[in-house]
Amino acid sequence: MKRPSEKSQAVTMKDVATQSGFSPATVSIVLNNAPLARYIAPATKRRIEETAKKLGYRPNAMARFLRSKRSHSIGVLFFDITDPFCTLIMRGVENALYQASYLAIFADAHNQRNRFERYLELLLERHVEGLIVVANWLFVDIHVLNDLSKRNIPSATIGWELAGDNISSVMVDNETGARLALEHLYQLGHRKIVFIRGPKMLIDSAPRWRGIQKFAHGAGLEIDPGLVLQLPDSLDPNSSFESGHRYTDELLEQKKKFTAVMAFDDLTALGAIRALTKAGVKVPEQCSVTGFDDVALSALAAPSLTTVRQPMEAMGGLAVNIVMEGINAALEKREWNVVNQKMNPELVIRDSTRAVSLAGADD
Amino acid sequence: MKRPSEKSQAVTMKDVATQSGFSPATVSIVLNNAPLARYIAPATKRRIEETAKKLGYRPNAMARFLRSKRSHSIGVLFFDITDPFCTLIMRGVENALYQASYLAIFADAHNQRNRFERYLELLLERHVEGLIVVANWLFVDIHVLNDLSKRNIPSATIGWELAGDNISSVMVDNETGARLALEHLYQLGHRKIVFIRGPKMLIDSAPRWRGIQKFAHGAGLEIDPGLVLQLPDSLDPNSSFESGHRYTDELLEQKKKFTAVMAFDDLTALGAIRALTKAGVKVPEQCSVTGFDDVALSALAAPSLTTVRQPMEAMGGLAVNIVMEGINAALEKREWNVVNQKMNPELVIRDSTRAVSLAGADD
DNA sequence: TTGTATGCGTTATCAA
DNA sequence: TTGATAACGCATACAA
Repeated sequence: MKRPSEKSQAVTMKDVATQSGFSPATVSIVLNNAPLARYIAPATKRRIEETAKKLGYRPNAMARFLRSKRSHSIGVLFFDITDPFCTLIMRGVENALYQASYLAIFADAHNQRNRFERYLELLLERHVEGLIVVANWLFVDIHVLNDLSKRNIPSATIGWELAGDNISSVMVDNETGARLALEHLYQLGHRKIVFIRGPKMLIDSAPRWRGIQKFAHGAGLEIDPGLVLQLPDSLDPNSSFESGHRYTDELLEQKKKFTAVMAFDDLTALGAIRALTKAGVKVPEQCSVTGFDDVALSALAAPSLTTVRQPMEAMGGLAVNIVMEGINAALEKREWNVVNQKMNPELVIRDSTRAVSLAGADD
Repeated sequence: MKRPSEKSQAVTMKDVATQSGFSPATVSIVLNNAPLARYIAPATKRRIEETAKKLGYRPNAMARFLRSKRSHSIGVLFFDITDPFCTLIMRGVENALYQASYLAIFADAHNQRNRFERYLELLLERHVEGLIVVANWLFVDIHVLNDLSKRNIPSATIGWELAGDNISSVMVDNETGARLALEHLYQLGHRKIVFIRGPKMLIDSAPRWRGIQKFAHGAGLEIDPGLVLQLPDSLDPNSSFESGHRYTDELLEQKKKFTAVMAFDDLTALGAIRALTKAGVKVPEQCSVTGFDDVALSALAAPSLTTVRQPMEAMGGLAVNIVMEGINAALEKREWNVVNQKMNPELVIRDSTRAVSLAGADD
């Protein structure tokens, strides 16, 4: 049972001042190691530092922020934290922020527009110095961005970009990634390949498809329209597993011939593998499957998944650096550039792909 | 190229006051709907609210906090965010916080003690009103907790508890969970069961083992010491996959006979399944496997995993409610109780378990 | 029904 | 080398 708590009043700078026999101003200068600290007598410094430690003084961030106009926080706004895509990004963001002694204010919009906007409001009230938005699709319209740029809050998005806007972005190079995966399958001898394209809603879908088409064209690979499917739009980031499973089932039922499935993302790929395995088609012996993203579970799946890794941690870190650059530039009244960075993906070859065997998958 | 930004000065309450022709005090009363707002003329209210909206007034949270001593934030401190255990907890925490219009300040200790302490310091400087610590093992010693309780910051841990302390905790009922899983295997006819116990370091390990022993004793099930293994201590939450894999490999090499593996957690189970599958032992036909946690990937694995679900989202929500209760109690100078809650786990039966067949696993 | 004055804990400017 | 003072934006006690 907790007593009503005579909450030991926090010790303030004034306490340190009176206790040490100096003025608050001096205490402030010493404790912050301000420029003027050069002129403070060493003995004074020592006395102040000692009493500060003895009293357990801890600066009040709110007062400091009110005075200095710097909150030392940035907002990190996720569209949907349950997207497996997010965890490593968070780690990357957090790590870069920690280096800079900034704290992250965390928000998760649950894919809801009004929730997104409410969070944005709350973050602005708190005067976050920067904003990072993690999403892979887009429901935010222009007026939100206006708000941001009017208030001059350096912002970066991870996972999508707004054409010709003044908000920085960090994305994977989807076109290259798709090419890498397809090239891999092609080199393994696969020619009859199923393509499960991404939902129209997602910004990643088009460039990945473009990468596929370009490679196919260049290599003389024929894309059979009967083997091209497209995931439906959905708000649930984990629904693609289901879709991958169902689509593959249907192909098998239709007795389509193919030796490989190139799925839009890892979950789709895992769904496809599940369907193949259930139907008795061995992966990778009878059918190869590739994913995209390299989410945590891809390495652990059975068989482990050959996929295209998005450097998520690095993407998170880069987004922070971009925002920090904006913050510092504003502070020093410099100009700064909006950057739209495409990061290189990496092909991760695991156990779900193999050279095509003479005996193809006959359903 | 971003221009050096004549950052449009934020509009303050004073601006609204002068623009609307009233005093800052009146504006404050109206905009906060303070008790005194009862006495303000409707016309005045309207005028003030209109100009506030017209000017795009947004209260300055820092000033407000400085004055009111309430930060409307709570710190959420993870030992290791890459633990798959965390994502849903975060969702649960966030959701409950959102209801209460609180914001989460996010921190990830990377399993490092000094990082944990630094974050704690930063959170205290920001006067978080409460603290939630998510971890499944313990490196924090007493002085940290002293700090918390001296400052009377309501805190709750998720995933571990400190015996006889004054910090609330929310955990799954591990003993019950283990019993559920074993009971399930037992009812399916399994008698030669491999047990992979958790690392000594983890607080979950002992109660789960206790649950196993109690059930075994009650049911007259014999536990073969040769089939009992223990995961090594490790800081990497994903390392148990490897260990589960290796241990199972070794058992198979030693030609041990068993029809089921009860793994400490899902990743261990997936590792075991992988090893079994590789060795040609079919899961669940020849060997059943159970996990614990029900992390996101368990449903997607092939075969999908029978496991014991921790109600993580609910645990996150409950932790918030406990902390909120503490905050409100302090505000109203009431007493409040430290609670140590054990939440009920739920057996989730999927495809990795099956009634024992007459033809057992013969390596 | 509304306005004035004060202080929250800091930091920065100026004076001593 | 140090101290007094003001101001950041807001909320409240008190005055009008």
